[in-house]
Amino acid sequence: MLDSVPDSAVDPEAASPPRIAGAGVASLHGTLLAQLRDYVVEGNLAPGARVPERLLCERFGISRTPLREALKVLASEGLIDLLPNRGARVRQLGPDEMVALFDVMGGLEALAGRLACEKITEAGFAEIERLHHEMYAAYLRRDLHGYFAGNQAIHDRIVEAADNEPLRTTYANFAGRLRRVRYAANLDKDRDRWGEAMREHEEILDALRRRAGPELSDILFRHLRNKRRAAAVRETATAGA
Amino acid sequence: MLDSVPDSAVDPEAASPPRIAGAGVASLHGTLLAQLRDYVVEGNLAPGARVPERLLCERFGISRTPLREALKVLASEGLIDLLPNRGARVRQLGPDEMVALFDVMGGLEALAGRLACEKITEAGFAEIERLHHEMYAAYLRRDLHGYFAGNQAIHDRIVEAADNEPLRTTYANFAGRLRRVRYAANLDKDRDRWGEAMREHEEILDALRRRAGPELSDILFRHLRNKRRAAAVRETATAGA
DNA sequence: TCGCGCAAAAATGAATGCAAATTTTTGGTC
DNA sequence: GACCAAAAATTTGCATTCATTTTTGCGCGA
Repeated sequence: MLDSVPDSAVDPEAASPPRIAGAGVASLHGTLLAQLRDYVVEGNLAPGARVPERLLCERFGISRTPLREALKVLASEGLIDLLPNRGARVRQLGPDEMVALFDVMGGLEALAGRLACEKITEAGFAEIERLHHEMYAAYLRRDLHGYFAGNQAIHDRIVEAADNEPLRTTYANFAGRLRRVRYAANLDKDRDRWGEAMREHEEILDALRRRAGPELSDILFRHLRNKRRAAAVRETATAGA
Repeated sequence: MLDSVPDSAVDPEAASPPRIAGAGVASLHGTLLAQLRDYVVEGNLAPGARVPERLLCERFGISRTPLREALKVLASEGLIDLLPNRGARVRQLGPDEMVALFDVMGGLEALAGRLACEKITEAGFAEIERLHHEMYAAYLRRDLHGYFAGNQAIHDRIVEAADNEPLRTTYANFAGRLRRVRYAANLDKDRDRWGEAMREHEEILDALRRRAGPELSDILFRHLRNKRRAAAVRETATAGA
């Protein structure tokens, strides 16, 4: 078989792999992949709609081979479905799938919180604290957009503070899958949930300040559970733009 | 018909009936992907070694196009690295990467335990209890192989009981990435760790019996942490077989 | 009018071909 | 004998081409 690989014994090239290929490779294929992923995540295609190979080829100025490679990757990421001999479809989330994805997000955030408590620096915490106060200000003035921006920034910083590359990648993947779920509108009407979320964030900041890993982990999971409960169970169905 | 296919290559009856896609792929591409993934995970290629396209094409009796598609997917799964213009390499885990992967595994198991407490049936629990006693018996008679088999079966059942498809997939992915890390030998020498692991499993079963989700979650994460500590920080470097 | 069947057209999946880049080999120089 | 440069050979990346499947369009008959 393949046992005739004598160079592996010497392995001169394995000694110098300074490349950090973990998340994104900077090659042409990586570029196209990122572009196409954004194109899907941003909602340029309707959920359940066919992914038109030909059109996308013209759109990105490439042939079908690299495009199909990217589609296979996107399918493995759960963004699209590949039906044998029937092409690719934008994955459409049913209620059950959405619940499952939210739970995994909760587990990942819980993990991130725990690790962050172990690794975060004082400066890193100060930055999160600052974002928290910004978000609180947005909450007070009923600035939904500002609140959500701050909220997402805080959660991203916690994942960053966890300093774990596979976690970062996996988290980004699930966040992308759930990006199309809209819940802002609901929060707008559900004033109670908004206040509750704000209180939960107070707890989050407090636990993080005390570096209470397991406690923060639990708070974050429940936080995501509540977020899910408040979320609309319906994806955005609009395609264009 | 195909004009010039190597006689020994193709095995048409290997084509399985068209399963519903849902989440997993069931086509020819899916078959090849699973085969290639197993081929890599099983350790047929040395870590850091080149993945020879040509040879694998002959090995699986296909052309380069589907093989390269599969390689792209494997790269997105973190099993191999893709270096621009320089081919694919089997990903080699450094100590830091191994630690990071173990932590994510811990987070996933913690999540699985929490969800399992919510969803597991009495029959499901009874099955895990049975496996636990089997494992304990193996522990008593110092049957390392039997112990590990039972251990893995229990953890798999917990993930199954969580009844969350994305979690299952992600868990399988990380388990595959860590498959090459060998720690059995260490456990054999570290009698203390073995007893400690057994005690932790008692706690796991107890928490699961009481459906104490957050508690089980915490136990499982710490269990994985301890497992990591006992693990060899070195991958198996052998290629063949 | 509606359904059925058949043929044309489009799309998918995979193989082959070709240019660019890399690795290896060869030859020359100090 | 070691080191460096240039050319050959291999490999990679992508485009193009081919066979098969699916979908569409249309005519026919009940």
